[in-house]
Amino acid sequence: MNVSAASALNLHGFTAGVLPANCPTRTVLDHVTSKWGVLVLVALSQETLRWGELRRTIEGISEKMLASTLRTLEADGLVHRDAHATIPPRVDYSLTGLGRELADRLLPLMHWISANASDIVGRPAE
Amino acid sequence: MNVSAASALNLHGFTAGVLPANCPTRTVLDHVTSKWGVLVLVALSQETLRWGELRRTIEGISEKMLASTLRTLEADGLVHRDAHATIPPRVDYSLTGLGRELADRLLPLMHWISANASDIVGRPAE
DNA sequence: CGGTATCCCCCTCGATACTG
DNA sequence: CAGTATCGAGGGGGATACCG
Repeated sequence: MNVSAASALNLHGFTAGVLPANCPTRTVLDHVTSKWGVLVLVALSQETLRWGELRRTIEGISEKMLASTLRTLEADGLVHRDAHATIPPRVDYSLTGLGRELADRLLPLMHWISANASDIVGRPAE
Repeated sequence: MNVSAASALNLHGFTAGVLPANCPTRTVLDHVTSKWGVLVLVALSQETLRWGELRRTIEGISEKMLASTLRTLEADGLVHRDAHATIPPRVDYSLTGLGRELADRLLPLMHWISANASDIVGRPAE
């Protein structure tokens, strides 16, 4: 292992060379990499969106999973919920400061995946 | 939406403001954000590891899930498998060029998560 | 050591229906 | 419009046993 590789794994709370199981990092990683977590964060990285806009932006998400994903991310302090007591009701979702920091790390990942996805999935079957 | 925000969503294959369902990007995202995908890629980002080392590094992973995750990532061309016909057998796993590019986007994310995880999970319960 | 095969539980997720 | 409630199927994933 060279020096830069060693420092790359010098993650806060990670023992050298081990990815521990009982660690808040695992929990957050599970929330973010839950089936819809990344997509919600990426969608909100562009702009504040209403519930219905979010649902249309993220094709294929069910109401139940959108609600549940938003609740988890809100409880984690990554997403801010702003409910207006109007008729019809209006609820805006946006990223918190923490959420924006996270999204800034997620966007390069998404860009790379979307640029390379066809090379990856399009490979000859086994 | 400002200009930088608009360009940020200018993802290859993504229609403006929409995250499409039937898209290779979703498939790759699912593979990477499968329960163990990120952890395997991060572990291998440090160095080539043998099966047993990988199993010990990623605490809590079962043999079945390690095998299954490695097979998926190998089929995606992200991980390289190098089997030596020795006794006892020895199998080395490493990242391919593609896998390294991906890991380079994953490491900043993991660093941020591990640095902020306790702030996130440690919030007061609802 | 480095796997594969099998069983089976649980939990995620989708569908549907309903409400403020 | 913006949700919540309930139900049920499916498969992700763990435990165990076995093989080259």
